[in-house]
Amino acid sequence: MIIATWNINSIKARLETALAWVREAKPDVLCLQELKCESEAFPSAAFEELGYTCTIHGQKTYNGVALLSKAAPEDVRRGLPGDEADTQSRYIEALFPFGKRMVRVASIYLPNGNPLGTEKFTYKLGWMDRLHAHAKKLLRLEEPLVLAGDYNVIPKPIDAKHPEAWVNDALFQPESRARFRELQILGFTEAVRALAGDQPGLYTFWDYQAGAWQKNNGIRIDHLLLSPQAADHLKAVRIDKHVRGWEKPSDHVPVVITLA
DNA sequence: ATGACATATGAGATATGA
Repeated sequence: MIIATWNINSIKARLETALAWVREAKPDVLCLQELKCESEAFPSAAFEELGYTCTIHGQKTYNGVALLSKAAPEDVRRGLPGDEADTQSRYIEALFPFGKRMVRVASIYLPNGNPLGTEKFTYKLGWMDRLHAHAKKLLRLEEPLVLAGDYNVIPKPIDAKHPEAWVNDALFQPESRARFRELQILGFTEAVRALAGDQPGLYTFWDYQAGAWQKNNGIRIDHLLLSPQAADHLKAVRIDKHVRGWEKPSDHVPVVITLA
């Protein structure tokens, strides 16, 4: 079973790019982030032609997450629990068939948090605390679970070409990184580092500006966290870096795992 | 270097991103 995550940076502006990659990679479940469109405006028909069901938690202009799947979803949850006043569409989860059992998959668009010293950073940390609480509850189900998405966290210096350039950025703050570690300490396995070890130069985002892609000036901020019951089945992981070189690319590329 | 790029909104300039 192939599960992927991809911050698409506007599904409407990137529809042909998204379709091309889905045709190429044929994921069973694709977690999308930054749709930048309302649920009703999501171009579902184009994906349905490829055999996918689109389960969407959209929002006008900003945010928006989706689960595209070959199988029908069950037990769909839209929105991260813990703050009824939070109107930002950054979380969707559902259950999908995985052999004779099921796997729960979440598509996560964690807040950026910049600039520091503002409510945006406070919101990021609060959102991470809510994610921690929800993840802890989900773990108690003792089922295969994959929390996939744009975490907007650079876990370690090895995850940036120029880590010193990020020391004043919300993505690389000790508070952000500690919360990402605390998630894993709950019992999650981070797919890329689990299989690639300390291999340097693994990035999932390259800024549009200043020739970042051409200089391979990237960061690794898109992650898949696996419950023990999912990690037991983790066979492969890859970062589809070549997609960043396509026409009209997102600034993020897909990260893909195989469970078997 | 509050800039470069890119997108959405809406029709010019601003907000957001990372």
